[in-house]
Amino acid sequence: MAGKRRRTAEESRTIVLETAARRLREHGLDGLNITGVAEEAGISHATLLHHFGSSGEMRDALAEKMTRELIEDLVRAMDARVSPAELAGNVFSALAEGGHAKLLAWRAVEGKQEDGDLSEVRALFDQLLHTTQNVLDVDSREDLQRVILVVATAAIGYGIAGVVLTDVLGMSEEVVETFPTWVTESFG
Amino acid sequence: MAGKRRRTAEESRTIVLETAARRLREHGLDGLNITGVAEEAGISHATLLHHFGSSGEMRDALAEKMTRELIEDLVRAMDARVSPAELAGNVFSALAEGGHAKLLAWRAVEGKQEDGDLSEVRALFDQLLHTTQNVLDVDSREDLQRVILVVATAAIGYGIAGVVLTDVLGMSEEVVETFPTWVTESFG
DNA sequence: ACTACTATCAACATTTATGTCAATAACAAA
DNA sequence: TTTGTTATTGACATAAATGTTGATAGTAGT
Repeated sequence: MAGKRRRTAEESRTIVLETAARRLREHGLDGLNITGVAEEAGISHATLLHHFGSSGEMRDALAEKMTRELIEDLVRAMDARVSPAELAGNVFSALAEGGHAKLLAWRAVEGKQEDGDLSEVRALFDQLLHTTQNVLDVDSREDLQRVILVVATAAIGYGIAGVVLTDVLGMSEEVVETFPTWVTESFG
Repeated sequence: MAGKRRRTAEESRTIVLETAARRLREHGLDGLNITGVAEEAGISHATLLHHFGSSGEMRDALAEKMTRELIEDLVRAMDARVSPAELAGNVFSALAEGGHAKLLAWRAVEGKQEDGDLSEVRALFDQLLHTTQNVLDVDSREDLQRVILVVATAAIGYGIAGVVLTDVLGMSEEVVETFPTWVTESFG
C-alpha cells in the first residue's frame, strides 16, 4: 500500500532504540527481539539489521543510550543549586527511577561488565565528591565515599525491590513516600 | 555406549536445578535454555522436559528454589544470637551475596511480580521487626521499618552494582570491606 | 534529467529453542 | 521370573529468532 517512507539513518536508529527501551520497560528482556522491536517501530526487521548490524549490536546501542540518559539525569540532579540533602534526594530519585534500575538489573543479570565509557561515570562521581565534600557534614573523604555509596546502593535496591520490600514490611504509604527524604536527611 | 543411568525423579530435578543455578550465575539468563542446561547436567533435553513439563516451568522451579534458599539464608542470619549490628550485618551479607542479588535482578528485569509464597517472606520480616524492635535504638515502629528498608535496599543495590560503584568512587579496598559493617553500625 | 547513494523491504536461508513421540531399559514389586 | 511403572533417549516436528540477498525507490547533489 503505502510507498516506502525514507528516513535518515539517525532517525531510524532513534525510533528503534526508543521502541526497544519502551519494550524493555513493558515486557522485560523478551521484548528486545528484533522482530518484535521492528514491528512495533513500524519497520521491517531487515531494515533494523541494516542499521545495527546484528541483534547484539542493537542491544549494546540500547544499553549505551540508557547509560547516557542515566548519566544525564545524574548530571541534572547535581546541577541544581540546592541543599545537600535535596541534592542527595535527587541522586536517589535518578537512580531509583524504574528504567534506570532496570538497566542496571539487566546488565547485572547478563554478567556484562561495563565496557566502555566508565571513565565518564568516574568523572561524574568525582564531581559529586567534590561538590558535596564541603557541604556534607562528614569527617573524612572516606566517610563521604561511604555516604554516597549507601545512598546510591539504597536507591538502586529501592528501584529494583522497593515495592516488594515496603509491602512485606507493612509500611504505610506515607512512610514509603518520605523514605528517600529520610535516607538522605539521615546523612546530609 | 554407557547404558541408561536411572535416577529418581527428585534426583534428576535436583541435578537440573543446580546446573541451572550455576549457569545463571556464570552465563546470565542466556544460560537458562533447556538444551544447554540438559547438556551440562549430563541428560537429554527430552528428559529435562519430562521432569519439568516446559522450559518456563523449569525457570519457575529455579526461581522458587532460589527464593527458598534466600529465605533460608535470611532465617539463618536472624537465628544467630548476636548483637543487633551484627544481625543487621548478616542480613546485609545474605542479601548482597551474588546469587541472591542476581535472583532479584532477574525477577525485576522480567517484570515478574512475586506470585506465590510472598506470605512466607512477610512472616519472616515480621519476625525481623519483632526481633529488632527492642534492641535497636529507634524511636518508633516507623523508624524501625525505615532502618530495615535502608539496610535491605543498600544490600541489594550493593550486590548488583557494588563493584562498579566502589570503583568509580575510587574507594580503597579497606573502606570497601568495612562498608557493610559501617552501614549497619550507623543505624544499630 | 541524470547519477550516486542508500534506506527499505519481501523472500529466502539458517540457526537455535522448544516441544512431541514411540521405543527402550532400569528398577521394584508380585 | 514376570509384570507394571516410569526414567531415559534418539529422532522427528514445530516454532521462533536471526541473518542474507537482490531488487526497489526515496533523496540529494550535479
